[in-house]
Amino acid sequence: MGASSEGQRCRNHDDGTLTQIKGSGDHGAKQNVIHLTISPPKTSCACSQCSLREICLPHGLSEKEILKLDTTVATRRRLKRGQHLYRAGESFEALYAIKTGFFKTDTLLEDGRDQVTGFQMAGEILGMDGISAENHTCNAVALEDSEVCIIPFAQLENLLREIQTLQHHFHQVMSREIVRDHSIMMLLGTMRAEERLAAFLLNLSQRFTARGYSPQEFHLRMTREEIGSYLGLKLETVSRVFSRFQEEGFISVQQKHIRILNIAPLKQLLAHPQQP
Amino acid sequence: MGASSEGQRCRNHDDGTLTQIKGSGDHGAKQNVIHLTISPPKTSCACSQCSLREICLPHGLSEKEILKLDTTVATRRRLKRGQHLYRAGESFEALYAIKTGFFKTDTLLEDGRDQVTGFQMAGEILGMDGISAENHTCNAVALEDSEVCIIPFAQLENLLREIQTLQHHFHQVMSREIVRDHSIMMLLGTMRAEERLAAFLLNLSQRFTARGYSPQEFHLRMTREEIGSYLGLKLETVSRVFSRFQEEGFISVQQKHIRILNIAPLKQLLAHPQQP
DNA sequence: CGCCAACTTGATGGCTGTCAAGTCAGGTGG
DNA sequence: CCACCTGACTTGACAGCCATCAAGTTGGCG
Repeated sequence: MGASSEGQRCRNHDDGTLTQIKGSGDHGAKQNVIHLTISPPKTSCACSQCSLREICLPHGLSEKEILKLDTTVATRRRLKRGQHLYRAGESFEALYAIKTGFFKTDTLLEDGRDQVTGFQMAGEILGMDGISAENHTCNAVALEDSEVCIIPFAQLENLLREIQTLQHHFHQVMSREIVRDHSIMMLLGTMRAEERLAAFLLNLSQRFTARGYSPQEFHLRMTREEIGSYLGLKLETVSRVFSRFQEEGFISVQQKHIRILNIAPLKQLLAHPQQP
Repeated sequence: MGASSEGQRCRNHDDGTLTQIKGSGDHGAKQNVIHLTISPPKTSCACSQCSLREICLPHGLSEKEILKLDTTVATRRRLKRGQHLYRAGESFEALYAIKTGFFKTDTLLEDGRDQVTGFQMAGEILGMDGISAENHTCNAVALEDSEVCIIPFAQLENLLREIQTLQHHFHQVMSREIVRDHSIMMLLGTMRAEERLAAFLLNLSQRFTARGYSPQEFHLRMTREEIGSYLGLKLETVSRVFSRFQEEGFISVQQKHIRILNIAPLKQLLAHPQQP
């Protein structure tokens, strides 16, 4: 909507607070940046060596092509939990591929309200919102200690003109982001609280599975408030629905540790519009 | 909320019915396709001659570059009100630039629920959701008699590798779609009904203005139900809020004819999170 | 002129937000 | 090592916004 210019003050505060909770906040962030400048951890930074190469940007490339990509994606950045990878308003220079860790992105409204627009994990690309206006329109925050590969965008565009496979795949990655957003709009526009949480859990489970983790058991990196923000619910509602799911025997919840005990009823929640 | 009790079939019906109302439905669509095959209306189909070239794909291109684009974007397609430009599941071949007219896109959930994901007008690009999976994930329907320029995607990618300016601009167009989706997620996740409608009206006004139409006065091409679907509301709520806005003197509503009488309070609705 | 879809408006109810209190877990400092 | 403190979470009571159900009006079209 037209309502997109991000605001001035209030929410920055909220966000800052959250940041301080999760890690050491901005202070930590700056320390780390300084540390990086002193000794950049360029440890084994090649796509060609990366275990994620089939679910990340290099998907489908030949050996020769991946080696070309290596020259563009040459540096990494480490982030501690709570650090910002980028902030709304900062100039856009690069995309980031998540090597390890877990992120959230959120956008701000003028009046201070904000919303989590996504949770990202290994192999996913961050920063595509920044291409349109040459600066970022949302914040990206590490929800656990993380490492990202820096993909300078101007160089990437050069490479896309050379490597057709990469070009097409990059377009697919951007398109997938659009499709993903549509499904969240669907969730926000038509689903009830239980359905939203079920969809959320199933989505996480599926993405963890794709990365070799257990489909039934995982650790939530985000707070109830962040889940609620993402799903258009209040944290109390998230908590209540988790409790209800537990009472029904669908899942077991211990703080941030989730175990899916019976996946069928969760899926059914999404298949049926309502109980009648 | 999730109380969208329209089950697996009702909604498909609604959609079909709507189609038939607005134009001549599928029947008409097929007739038109046939007609196109017999005498393709390739009337003046050059980006270089198009009045929309600055807000559409050719934005920022040199004369020479636009002429190259002309060879790729060589055909148009006319659609009557209610006709589908494409449907979810159809194989993806091309993007479409709207030359004239007005569209909606909507996605379906397995259980039959659907949601309008956007309204598109002249100069905007349709079909980018299809890139990721090689087939469309949503329906695009003309809400008035319309004309689109067909942009075969494989050819476009070839061109993007030749013309750096075009490449960058195309990435910006895709990114803008992502940013737009984020602001709708924001709307759906955090705004109340009045705020949603205000944002909706202001957004339409702004986009009409950018196309040389009146900022204060315009004709809604979509039904209350489609507006509601887009904004995550029921049609009755849309109607009630329109009435409330009219009582307050913000707008005048006569069916689909909207006149904005006092824009300030509409903007204020978006600036203030709440009444306290 | 009659039909039908689109729309408006009213009455009612339910889902989820709000407010409030209390519990739990992890980290810090004595 | 333990007590304490803080933030995250849970749970309850209540209320409000919007959905639902229902009836009636309007406007376009055959």
